Amino acid sequence: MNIPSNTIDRLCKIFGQLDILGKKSIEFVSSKDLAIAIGTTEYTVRKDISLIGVTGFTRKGYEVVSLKEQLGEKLNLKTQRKACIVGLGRLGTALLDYEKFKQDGFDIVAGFDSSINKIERIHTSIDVFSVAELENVVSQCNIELGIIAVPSEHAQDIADKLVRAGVKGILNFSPVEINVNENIIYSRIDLTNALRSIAARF
Amino acid sequence: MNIPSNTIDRLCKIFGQLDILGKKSIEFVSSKDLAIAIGTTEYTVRKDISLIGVTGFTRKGYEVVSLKEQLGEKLNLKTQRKACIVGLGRLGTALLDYEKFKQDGFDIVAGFDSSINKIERIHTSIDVFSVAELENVVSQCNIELGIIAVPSEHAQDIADKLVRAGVKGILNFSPVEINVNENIIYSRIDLTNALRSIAARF
DNA sequence: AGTTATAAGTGAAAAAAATCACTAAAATCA
DNA sequence: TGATTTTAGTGATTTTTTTCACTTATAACT
Ligand SMILES: NC(=O)c1ccc[n+]([C@@H]2O[C@H](COP(=O)([O-])OP(=O)(O)OC[C@H]3O[C@@H](n4cnc5c(N)ncnc54)[C@H](O)[C@@H]3O)[C@@H](O)[C@H]2O)c1
Ligand SMILES: NC(=O)c1ccc[n+]([C@@H]2O[C@H](COP(=O)([O-])OP(=O)(O)OC[C@H]3O[C@@H](n4cnc5c(N)ncnc54)[C@H](O)[C@@H]3O)[C@@H](O)[C@H]2O)c1
Repeated sequence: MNIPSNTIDRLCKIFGQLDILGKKSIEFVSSKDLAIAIGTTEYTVRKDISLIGVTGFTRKGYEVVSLKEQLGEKLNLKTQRKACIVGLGRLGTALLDYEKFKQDGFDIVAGFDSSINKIERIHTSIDVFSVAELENVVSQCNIELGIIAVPSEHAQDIADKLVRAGVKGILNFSPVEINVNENIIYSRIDLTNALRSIAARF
Repeated sequence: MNIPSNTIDRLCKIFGQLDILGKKSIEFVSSKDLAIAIGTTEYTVRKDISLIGVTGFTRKGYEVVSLKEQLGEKLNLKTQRKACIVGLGRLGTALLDYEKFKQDGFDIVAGFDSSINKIERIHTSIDVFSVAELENVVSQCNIELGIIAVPSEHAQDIADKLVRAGVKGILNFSPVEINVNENIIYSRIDLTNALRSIAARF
């Protein structure tokens, strides 16, 4: 049985919340509390969790550790995944240095930029390369995820390079949609649009 | 008649695309091309546009300028809106200096941080203040939108301050959900979760 | 031990969203 | 001019998603 798309997204959020609860040594959590934490309803949480076949305990809720474990299994979130960032400008460098990604299972192992100048000046513990080396480095290191933070006019070109190098997924921060082969998992975060979506509801 | 939530989000994307097309002096655009640009189907685009009562032209598509104009009207996107950023760390400063926000109608007029040190060292054309001044500045300047880029443990506190100061909307980049009065338009972008949502589909 | 309250599980219903199938209009082409 | 093609408009249908209503289990309390 295949899991609906919205459910996958919510389960990912639940996974994140379980991680937080686990660190606080909280043993059980109710569908209600999960609902509040991820911004949905208790019904939806229960439906979502039932969909992956996990059951909770009456009057106690779901066991945090075990639910997280099983979600990790079903959602492919158990193994650390290698990622890279292309475009080391303001946004790219902010992302590059964000340690939490690693704690959460995403290991940023490389950064790329077209400006040699920038590459030389950046100081970070992560290896940075010229974009000319992208295909080599990405395929050599088995990087699975590419994060695009280049100006929009170069986004498509970078996406093509990433795909040729063998990434499985792409997250695009540039404000244009790009085309990728349909076996690549692709998603875009458009911050201007996020602001517009808020303003449109004023 | 009230517009469905998904439709609002898509119309915002369409608005952004129309802006791009307008700058290229493209006069007409088909539902098909809009669909490709925003990642949906032509049926959905037509339904969405029909919902706001705009009509296109057979065999030509929609008139770019006029559709954008009418969307701007319906979606409240015609007036420049003032925004501020709280938390001038890596992410906050990246956002602070992103000129495109202004071009797109979001005028970042202030930045706030709790570290006096940071405030003094930052060099940007935008006014930066101590977070102690937040409520004063935000209400004085009639800032409508607050962008939260502080560590998660302070997110709720900052949200409360923003609400007290009178913002209408909040965009939260911290990885925890916060509670705001339901008349505040609230949305959260969780980058870790965005990566998880991709990995879960591998 | 019995009662009560809490919380999951779940089929059914409702609501929302997307898609389809068809119509109509108009530009283009032969 | 007439045929063809393209594209919007739209009611109907289908699919998806969410919510509801009710059942069941069990922890906690008296
Ligand atoms: N800064 C923000 O807050 C922000 C917000 C929303 C969206 N974005 C988007 O994110 C992207 C990056 O934004 P930014 O503000 O960091 O821009 P920036 O100009 O600061 O950085 C862009 C970087 O990309 C590099 N680059 C250019 N072409 C390249 C190529 N072909 N290959 C590799 N690197 C290349 C540049 O050298 C530069 O370092 C843009 O698409 C922007 O629209 C940024
Ligand atoms: N950097 C990233 O790429 C990234 C990615 C995803 C999410 N985030 C989230 O965005 C937020 C900011 O991340 P960052 O990497 O920029 O962190 P950062 O530590 O670089 O910056 C945080 C800033 O907030 C300021 N601050 C702390 N408490 C404050 C308060 N009460 N009021 C005002 N300012 C305060 C600090 O002085 C600092 O300048 C965090 O919640 C983080 O989890 C960041």
